[in-house]
Amino acid sequence: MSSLTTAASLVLTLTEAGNRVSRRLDHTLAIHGISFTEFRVLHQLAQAPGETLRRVDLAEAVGLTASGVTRLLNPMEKIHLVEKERNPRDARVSLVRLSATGKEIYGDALASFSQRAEDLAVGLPGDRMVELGEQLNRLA
Amino acid sequence: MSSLTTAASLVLTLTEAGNRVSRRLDHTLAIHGISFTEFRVLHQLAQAPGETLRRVDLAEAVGLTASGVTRLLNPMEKIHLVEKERNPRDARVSLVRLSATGKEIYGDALASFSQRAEDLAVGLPGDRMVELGEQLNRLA
DNA sequence: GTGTAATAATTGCGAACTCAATTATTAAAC
DNA sequence: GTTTAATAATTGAGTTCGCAATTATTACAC
Repeated sequence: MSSLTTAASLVLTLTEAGNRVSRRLDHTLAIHGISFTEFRVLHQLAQAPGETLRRVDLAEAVGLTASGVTRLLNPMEKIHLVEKERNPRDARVSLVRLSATGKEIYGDALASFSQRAEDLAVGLPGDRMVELGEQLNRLA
Repeated sequence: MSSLTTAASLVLTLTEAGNRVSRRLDHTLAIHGISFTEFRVLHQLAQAPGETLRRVDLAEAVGLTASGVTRLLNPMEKIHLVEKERNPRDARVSLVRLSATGKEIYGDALASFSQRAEDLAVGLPGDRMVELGEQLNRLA
């Protein structure tokens, strides 16, 4: 029926699953007033040393372009989820830091997110999940 | 370091890998003048009986909303990749069929796509790929 | 030190979507 | 046989990006 190689088939499955899951999480996080992409930004900042990152590094971490990050952060600054900060050593870079408000929202959203993720992953044994994650990282 | 459950971590990895891979394939397919999403549409039609599908079913298959499908198909009809057809039994549904041109473009694009997919999946043993695909389908 | 290249961020423009509401048609209830 | 509900597709309005070009700043070569 399908004239696809195994790799081709896998890539299609991956992107479809990714889209599906993203949309579901967007809906889940809407309760907290943030999108799934915004959640990922908050998460990366929360993990970063000093809760601060350069825009390029943030872009790489969440899988966006630098342009996309600029546009995404603008509204997030306005509602004070993150704060802009300049780097005294290099005037080209502008750092982004998680604010107190952002930290709070992140904590709340994380609970919803984790719960939903568990639901989505039901049916996969825990050890499989770890292996699955490792293999996904090896893709691309 | 990361205060995430295994499932939460997996979901993040999945969506990031999905975004990354989608963007790469978009670039690869640009040579043929189509986006990755358009390729997926052509692929689903090529596999369908009579190379024809209803719009809702196509939406489900490629992971878009019905609205998204309408907007996506408009330009594809204009350049004659697909053809619109009405269902004599039910005037609500409008069927989409792969055209001869569409079939040709699909064949060319499929070669590029498969090649790129192989490159992306290098480092994963073939039997792992099959298992990985099955597990991804169980998500969501 | 001056000119050239590299790096960081932003902006103009457009493309690709989503959601909510709308239109058209068919099915179901009674 | 009418209402009422369900289904299929489209449209209006808005969001979220990407790419290419631009601006600003730093590093490098010589």
